[in-house]
Amino acid sequence: MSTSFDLVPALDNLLVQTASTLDEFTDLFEPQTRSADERFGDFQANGVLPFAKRMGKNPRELAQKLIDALPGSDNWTVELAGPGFINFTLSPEFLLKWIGEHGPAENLKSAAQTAEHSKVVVDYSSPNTAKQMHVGHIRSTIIGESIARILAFQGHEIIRDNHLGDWGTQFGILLLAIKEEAVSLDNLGDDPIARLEDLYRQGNARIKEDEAALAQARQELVKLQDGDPGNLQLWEKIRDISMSSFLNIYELLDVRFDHALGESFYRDKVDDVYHGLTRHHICQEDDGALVVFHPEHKRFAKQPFIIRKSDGASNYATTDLATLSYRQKEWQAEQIIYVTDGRQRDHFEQLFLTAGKWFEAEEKTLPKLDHVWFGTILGDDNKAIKTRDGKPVKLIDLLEEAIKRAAEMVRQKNADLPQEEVKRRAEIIGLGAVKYADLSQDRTLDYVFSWEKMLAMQGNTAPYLQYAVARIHSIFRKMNRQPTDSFANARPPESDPERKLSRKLLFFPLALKQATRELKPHFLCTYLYELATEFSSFYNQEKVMVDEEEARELRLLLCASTQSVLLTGLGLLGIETLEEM
RNA sequence: GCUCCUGUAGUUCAAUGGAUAGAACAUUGGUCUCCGGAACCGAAGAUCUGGGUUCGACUCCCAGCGGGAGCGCCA
Repeated sequence: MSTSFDLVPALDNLLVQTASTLDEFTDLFEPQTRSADERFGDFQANGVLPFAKRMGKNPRELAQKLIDALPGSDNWTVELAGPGFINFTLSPEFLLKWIGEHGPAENLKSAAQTAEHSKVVVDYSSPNTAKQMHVGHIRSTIIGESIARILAFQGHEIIRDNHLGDWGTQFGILLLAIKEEAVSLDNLGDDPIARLEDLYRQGNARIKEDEAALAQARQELVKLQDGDPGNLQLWEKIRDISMSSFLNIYELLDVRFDHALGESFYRDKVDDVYHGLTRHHICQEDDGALVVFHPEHKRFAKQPFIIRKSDGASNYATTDLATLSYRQKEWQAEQIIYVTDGRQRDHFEQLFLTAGKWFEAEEKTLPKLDHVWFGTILGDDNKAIKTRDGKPVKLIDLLEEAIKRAAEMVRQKNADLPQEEVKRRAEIIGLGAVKYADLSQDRTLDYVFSWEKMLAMQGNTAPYLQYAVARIHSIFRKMNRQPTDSFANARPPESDPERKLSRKLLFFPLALKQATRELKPHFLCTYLYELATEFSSFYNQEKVMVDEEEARELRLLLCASTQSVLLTGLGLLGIETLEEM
């Protein structure tokens, strides 16, 4: 008989089944099984307490009845504790069995497959063309990529779409600046994207001080949107310059999109939005603009969703509606996940409400819509980092600095490593550190950008996790064994370190589930860090290379499984590992 | 003005209403002839304030104080 990958539903089931045979319980009983503090056991079920309360019964008595009725098992011991907790402690034999079955990487993946696979569009990164990405742009890219990987791992079909901001007001401003300065886009110097950004900044300053310039910027935008060949040509060049700068960063971050259908792609599709919403009386004219109100909503009854500006131009509400419609129609998307800054929450709430009404009126299936929002990266002044006026740290500079610092450490530890290899390792370590720094905290929190935080390599960081992986590789190398070997002669875990590491391995499915349910990768980070800590502690206390075969095989099995969970988990975060570092 | 988010050791973070709030950095004391010190073991240190709900509250509710965001033609 094989063991369940995720023991929580298994134990939940067992408890519900057993409760159904007892008169004292009804189907209102929910076991609420969860992982337990190691002082009390491996899993605990708390559900008897609220149930007993509801039924006006003594929780301890009720819990004891349930425990007495549980079928006997060699897999665990059960005991009543505290006011009515039911604690399960897994037997060493069971721990060994679970690890043997689920530990190898392929088994982790096959066990993690969900029953139903759906088609999910993940909309992330989405930088604006004509500006370079600064450190504030890292979150969408990294969080989005991790979420895409987490869902793909469980069998969902993922479409990664980079919804570039390539059709907004910024082009009016930029075109104005290009024309006023008579700049040639073929000759922008060594750092064309930086030059474009300077021009944009100049243009922005111009329109603030001069109304005529503002009017002209609007004109340039309208000309572009009307298909003026000159402006269109400039726009294409701007787009190319921007994309090559983005691709540079995506390559470093190991992020690849299936599509980069920016706002411009939808420019001929916005009329359908106007028609659809007008035909179904979802929108109305207001002060010359076309807007949507949601009378049933406390805020959006009065706060409009503007889908066409009074000058006739579309805006991001329009393209987002067109985009949503396209993804449903052309890709049969069943779910769409938008990864953006939390300041856009109102926008997405309005978008989802509007799309809901539109789709319902047209009798189309609305995909499940999720706005995965994250906190803002702040500057030292506690204000959001902005391109418009200041000069924030460029994302590429952050990444390069991370690689540089990691390279110094690699060189320090391996004096005669070839330059190529130093670079390879430094990229994996430095970029891993940056990614982990962002992913390891709850995405909804704002944080102040700091080099120290982003580039830390000690403590709760990616290099610490990578180090554990490298150490495990080293053990197998020294013993001339492979993590994929079979460890059939392993004995069950006995010692404290063996046991603690074993139980930690069993919690991987719980962390994965939580990260998936809340679309928050930091749950996975926390788990992986705890696992690595448990491993480091084990490593310090128990020697793996011992003569006694059964102990050695168990410890090798623990190493192999730890490594496969770490590799798998870090992979879901978009973080690579090394055999040596 | 309306709405939303947020307040946890010195600092940066964690904790599906559950048992003694968990880490990292910094401070500090140890471990080193070790299968890799990017490590391990220890010490000290925290839930903004006041009410309420609950068997049980960092978590939920109310009020206050502090920080931040959004709110008609930016995305």
